Amino acid sequence: MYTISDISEHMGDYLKSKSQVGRALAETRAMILNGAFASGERLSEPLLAERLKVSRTPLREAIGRLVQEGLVDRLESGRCQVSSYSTQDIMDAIEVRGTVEGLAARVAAERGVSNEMLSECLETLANLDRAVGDGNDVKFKEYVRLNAAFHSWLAQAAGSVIIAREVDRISRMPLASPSAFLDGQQDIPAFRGTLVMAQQQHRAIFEAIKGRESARAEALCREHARLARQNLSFVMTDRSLSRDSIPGLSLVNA
Amino acid sequence: MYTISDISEHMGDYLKSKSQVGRALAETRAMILNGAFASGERLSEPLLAERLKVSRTPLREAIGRLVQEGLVDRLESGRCQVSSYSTQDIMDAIEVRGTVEGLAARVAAERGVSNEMLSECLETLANLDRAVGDGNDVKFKEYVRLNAAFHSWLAQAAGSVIIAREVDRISRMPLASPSAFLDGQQDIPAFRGTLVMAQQQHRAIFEAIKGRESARAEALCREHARLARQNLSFVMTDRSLSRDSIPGLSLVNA
DNA sequence: TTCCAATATAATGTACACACTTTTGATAAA
DNA sequence: TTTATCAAAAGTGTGTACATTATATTGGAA
Repeated sequence: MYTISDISEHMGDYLKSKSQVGRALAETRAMILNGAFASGERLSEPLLAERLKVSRTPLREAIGRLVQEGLVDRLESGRCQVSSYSTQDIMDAIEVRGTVEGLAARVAAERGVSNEMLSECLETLANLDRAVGDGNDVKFKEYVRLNAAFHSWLAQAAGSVIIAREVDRISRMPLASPSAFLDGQQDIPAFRGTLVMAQQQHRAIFEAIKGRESARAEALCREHARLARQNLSFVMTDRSLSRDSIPGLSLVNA
Repeated sequence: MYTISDISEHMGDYLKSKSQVGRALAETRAMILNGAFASGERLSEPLLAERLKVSRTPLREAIGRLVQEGLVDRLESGRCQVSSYSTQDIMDAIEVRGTVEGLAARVAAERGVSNEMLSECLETLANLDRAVGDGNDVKFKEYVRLNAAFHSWLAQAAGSVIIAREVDRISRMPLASPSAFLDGQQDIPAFRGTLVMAQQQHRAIFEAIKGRESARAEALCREHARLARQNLSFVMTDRSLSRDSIPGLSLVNA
């Protein structure tokens, strides 16, 4: 299952904040991603507030954030409901992420990256190698952490706060995150193979950026995101997978 | 100067809403874009609330939106201040827009666009031709409206709500909008020439999408966005231009 | 004068009350 | 049975009070 600490990556500011908004945001988000609500289910502020032991005021702000994150929709009437996405929507979101990460990589290659940042990434890559191994004995939890680190590095490699912000934003969309299909933290055999290939792509992306091959860096990022689409496709067709084994999957309908 | 009605495009939901949030949002946004505050100036909720004749509750929500729009920054302390961007930041934002519009165009070309949508765009293009003329007698206000319409069409051409949403979002960033440098509604001679070229690009983008030339459509969109960078560059170096002749320009500092 | 500390001021975070709107459910009529 | 109507219930929008936290100011000491 999905715990609050697991989504630290997504928390942004409010991570260790013990503010009411922070708590309401984190807990509501976790509930939605866990499938605690049916997709399309309407949220009642008073009920949720009572359940979270928070007053409506901070809860409303938290919900506002979830709306902009795409986990909640606001209806004309003002009421809110848990979002519902089609498989195609998620495919598109992944495509957007690939495109914006591609932009980050291209600009990073064009403008150049400092030596400190390069060696920082090299270290992550080495650790990723170790976590993947030969693909038969993957240190899953470690891989998830390092994969997130690589993509975070990528977002910042361009040296542009604007670009980094956009990469972050699209990565927050349910199931569009680089580690969306790993967050379940269970070892789905079908995914193991993709991890090896993904790691090869990580290295290729790094080399392209380092070598100032901007077009290649961009193309590789786009292709890298396609792996996630493959995983999504698998998850959507495999009947043996439970609906909330993967965070956010409950929001996807047909 | 910038009036509330001028930013209808950016209003989204709250356009004709007479809700307090809607008013607070529209008026505060207009004030910021008009340069009513110095960039970096801190906002005081009580003061603003009194000035807008709104209580703090709806104002806080409005400010929250402006934060996510990028017009306001939230400090660690919780206080807010008017955002400040470098010229490079705006350049990057325009680059992001070009990239995401490029994605929209590429996908539109790949997936195909309905005949109704195609002819709808053709009509806009014909009207744009008329508004531009030979470049010496531009119907400025008309051009601004139609240019916005074309870019709105582009965002939706891919037939993906996700892609459309992302195009919209990045277009809301100050000065990254397709008509950012036209919104001043004054006829800056240096811009007149770019309008002719821009319109040629509009047609080329349309033809590429219609002809299913996805790579060309994408490349053209990126190049099209470069015109905006050119305009920004001009605006930033031209001393004769007043600081608030263009909405949002007051947020840019060296 | 300059720096630090303590106090005063002001701003934000939160709770809560109440008005108004939407939704729901029941009842009566077709 | 279905539809229309109306009343009750529940929900959202907003104003306001108060606690907590940040900021500014003042006074004193080095």
